[in-house]
Amino acid sequence: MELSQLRIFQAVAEEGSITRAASRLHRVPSNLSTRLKQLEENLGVELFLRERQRLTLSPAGKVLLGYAERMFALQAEAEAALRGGEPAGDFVIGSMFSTAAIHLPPMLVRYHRTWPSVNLQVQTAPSGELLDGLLGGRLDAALVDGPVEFAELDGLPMFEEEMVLITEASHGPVRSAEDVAGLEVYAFRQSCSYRRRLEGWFVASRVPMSPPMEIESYHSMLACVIAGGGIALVPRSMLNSLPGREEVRVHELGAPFDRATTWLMWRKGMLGANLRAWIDLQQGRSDA
Amino acid sequence: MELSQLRIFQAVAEEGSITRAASRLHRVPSNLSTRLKQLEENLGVELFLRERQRLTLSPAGKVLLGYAERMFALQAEAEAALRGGEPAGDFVIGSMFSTAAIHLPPMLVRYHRTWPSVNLQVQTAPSGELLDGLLGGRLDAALVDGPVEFAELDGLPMFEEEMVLITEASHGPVRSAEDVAGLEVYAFRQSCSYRRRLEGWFVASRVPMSPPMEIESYHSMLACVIAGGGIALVPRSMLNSLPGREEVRVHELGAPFDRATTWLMWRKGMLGANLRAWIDLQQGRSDA
DNA sequence: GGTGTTGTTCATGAAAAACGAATAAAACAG
DNA sequence: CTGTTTTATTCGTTTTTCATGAACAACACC
Repeated sequence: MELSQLRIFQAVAEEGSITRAASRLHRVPSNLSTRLKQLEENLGVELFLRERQRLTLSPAGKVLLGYAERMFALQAEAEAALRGGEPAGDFVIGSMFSTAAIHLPPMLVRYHRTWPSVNLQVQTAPSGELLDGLLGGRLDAALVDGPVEFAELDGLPMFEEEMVLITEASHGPVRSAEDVAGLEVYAFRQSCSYRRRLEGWFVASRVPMSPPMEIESYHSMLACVIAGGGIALVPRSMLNSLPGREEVRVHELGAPFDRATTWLMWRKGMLGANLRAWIDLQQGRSDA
Repeated sequence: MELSQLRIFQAVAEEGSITRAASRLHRVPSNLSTRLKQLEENLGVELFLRERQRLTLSPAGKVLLGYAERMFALQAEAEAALRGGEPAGDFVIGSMFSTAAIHLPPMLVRYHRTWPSVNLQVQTAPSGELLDGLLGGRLDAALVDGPVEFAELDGLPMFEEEMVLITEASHGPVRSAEDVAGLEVYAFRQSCSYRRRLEGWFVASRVPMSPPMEIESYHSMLACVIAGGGIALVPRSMLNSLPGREEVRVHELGAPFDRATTWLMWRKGMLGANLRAWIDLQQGRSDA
């Protein structure tokens, strides 16, 4: 079954005559006659009753006519969705843990309210795995610590984060890595970019960093600092949302380690309607 | 856009590779490559990202993939409906007034309960107009007074009716048309077959029938007989359902005028799934 | 640096679609 | 009743589209 066959069938059914349908489709009647028989042969059903040189729809033909209209409607909808670029379908966005907790929730509700037909999904992972997800096609977009230099990716800066070091409350002021040398370090797993920032901070002071204990959530990270006297690097906005934040001492870092920019990244050429709608929403434009 | 193009697109999208899709479809890769480009050109959209000899679905491609699946599902449903013959769509049945009032209602609820997806419609009219409706394609089936000899139609007997003559209560017994000669006659309009039966009864007795007063409902027909002292021919089952039936006298007619068979008729070749389901239901078979 | 992949281009053969003329059968007009 | 017109269809031909295999360039993997 082909759509062109159905179009011919529909024209004949609606016009009630092969000749009229032929002129409507700018074809020759013999063509329609042949292709109609071919369709009937194909389906194994008689679509028309042929009596006295006149065609009338058979019951099976009436059924098919209904389906033909539905298929054309679907086709038109598909073409409109492709050309017009209305957000639709699945939209899988990846995010770092901190961004997912702080900045993402309000965006999610706005997006879902504006484009309810989009099936929005969020996956949280460290920055490195998010980039893999983008390249592997598992993610449509990702919020990662940036900037990211990657030929296959495009991106836009989204949020500014102030990064702070936390120690136990009794600890003295921290001006450089020397002041925390030897202390236990709590961080996310290897592929987390904040962890690499922390390593960079140690390197800048030429102080060796002890191998970090790998923690899976900011909540337990804070608990570890309080209980165990180690250090951790966290976004200030994240810290402000955690219960128990008064029990640690916050130390501001010097440039360039005190600032982190969260970027929205996507695969080059993958900026589709769903993602564009996200960006527009983020930048205050109401809709397309 | 053609379904064959979409099938190729779907295979490539699912396999993630032109070569694998080609072997799945038993085609040659160059073929798929060309037809894919043709589809993209057709739609004016890039369906795949071509980077380093590898294909990945673009956002537009993901949208189209969803539509392609829906179209194939619709196609499969249509073919199943045509071959398997599941009742669906519109089903327009015509009926005489009396049958519509007495026998049709229980059938309608049974049919609608068994095949809720069928859009069932009933049109009431005199037998003659019903036959026109069948031939003109406005009706899928009709319940008419039979038997009907018509080359274009097929039919089955459905209900047996006893036809009785009613007069005012004070009237004496009626053995032949002579006993009611000269009385006012109430009947439906010309194309009603019961009216022709009555005419036949008069002719058999060689009694001229006065031109009938045309009435549009059995209810008012009964009222006229009560009030005006005329006669009318009605099915006994119809009469039994009418309020005020005690106020008329019922006279049984001799053969062959006392029996009428209501036939279910349809256009030859038009016995589709909807109608077959109706017949099966009528004959006690639960379903297909 | 070979050695297989991959997707694409191109020329060619095969299949399908569209055409035009001819035919038969019914509808219509005189 | 008899031409005339209109109808769907069949058949042979042309045109378009589809499918193929060989040649190629870009990449991945030893």
